[in-house]
Amino acid sequence: MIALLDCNNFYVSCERVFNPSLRGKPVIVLSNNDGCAIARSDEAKELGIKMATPVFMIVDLIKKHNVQVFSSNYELYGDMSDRVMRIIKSFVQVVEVYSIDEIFLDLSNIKYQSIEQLAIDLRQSVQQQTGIPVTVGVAPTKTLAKMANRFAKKFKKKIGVHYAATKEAINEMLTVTEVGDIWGIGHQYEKLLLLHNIKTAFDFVNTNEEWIRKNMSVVGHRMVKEMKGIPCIKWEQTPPPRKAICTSRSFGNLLTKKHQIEEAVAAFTASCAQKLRKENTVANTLQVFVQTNPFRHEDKQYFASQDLHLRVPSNNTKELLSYAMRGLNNIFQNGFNYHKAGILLTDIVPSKFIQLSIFDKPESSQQKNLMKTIDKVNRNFGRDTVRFGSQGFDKQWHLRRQYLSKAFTTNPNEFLTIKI
DNA sequence: TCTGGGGTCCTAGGACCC
DNA sequence: TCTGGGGTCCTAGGACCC
Repeated sequence: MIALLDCNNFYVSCERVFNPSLRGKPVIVLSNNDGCAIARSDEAKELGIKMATPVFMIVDLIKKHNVQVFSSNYELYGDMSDRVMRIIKSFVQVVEVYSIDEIFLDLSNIKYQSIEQLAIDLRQSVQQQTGIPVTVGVAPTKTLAKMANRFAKKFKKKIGVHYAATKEAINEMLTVTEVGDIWGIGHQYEKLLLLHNIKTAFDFVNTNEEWIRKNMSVVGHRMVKEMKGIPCIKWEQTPPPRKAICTSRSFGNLLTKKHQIEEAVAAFTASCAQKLRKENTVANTLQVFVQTNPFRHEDKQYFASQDLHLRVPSNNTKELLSYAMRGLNNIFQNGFNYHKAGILLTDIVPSKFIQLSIFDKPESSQQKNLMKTIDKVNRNFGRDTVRFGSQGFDKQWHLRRQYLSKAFTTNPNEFLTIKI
């Protein structure tokens, strides 16, 4: 049996832990740049606020119902996530952390009074020790566990646990699950399936597998098998090494000048390089891209990117910066309102595999130590304490984060003070 | 005024090779 | 007039996830 445990309305729940007056009120948390609502409390969902709705489209609703609004506070959410995961791991050893707010548990060798009791105890412990409400779904495969979780949220709100092991229980679940709510079915596939009168997960499972293979590739076929109780999705206890690392942002304001974009791209490069060093990997290819805002129909549009192959794979910020700046110089054109830029690193390999040609000098130990030191200072004293000149200081590209709560758990200056 | 960011996997089609 | 076949590798684009 596999369990999927996930935190309810995670970002909103984190805000509520440190601000109990938010309980019972509609609350939303916004994406970067305060652009869209990406987490909603139940009350906000009831008002009809959909996932990823742009804020400017719901300003009236927010005012009218006094919806509480927060910018994303990833420092806080990341730390709260660690706490939740630690508690789960103290109960179950074979786990796969799937996202910031979800974790799969392998219950096949678990010794406990009963699986249902375990689920109930997990839920209670997390609630008690972190204040975060969670839901648990248990079933024979990952896809079914996801479905059981959704089922619990919809029909078993009170206990927050659903256990679907028997054929009858699984069939009941399949029958009430809409096809668009299946894990792996997005907008396009939902449209296709509805067009063919396939409305529920039950319909889907009973569709001709040939047809599914042809119209939805092996991905669709795998989903069906999973729903028939045959596990097809790998268990990944330790996350596989990443194949790509990307840092990109929309700017807080539209930018027109090259030096402004250079600063942003330099900062993105530094961030990518740091991620590489953290994982002890190096990149062979760097892509830099810039684009205008596709929603501004009145603006001339421009999208451009360039791939640069590094002579020697690297994770050195200075080295990567020289490529990034060269690429940007090649694609930048005057006369556009730039809205977003980014750096994408690919062909990533472990740093110990660096292959030098006979003319290349290995990175000096001096450079290595410099990077190590920069990472350490920035870890201890906050991001960007030490940076390269090209990252600049005025940050014209800065994000909007108008409604940011505090780093309640990670910054000593922002700990909550309580009067007793 | 205002529409996120960071990933994965799969497939089709072109380039290239023998 | 007649113009192969089979394989690999790479890339772009599309689908999905949280």
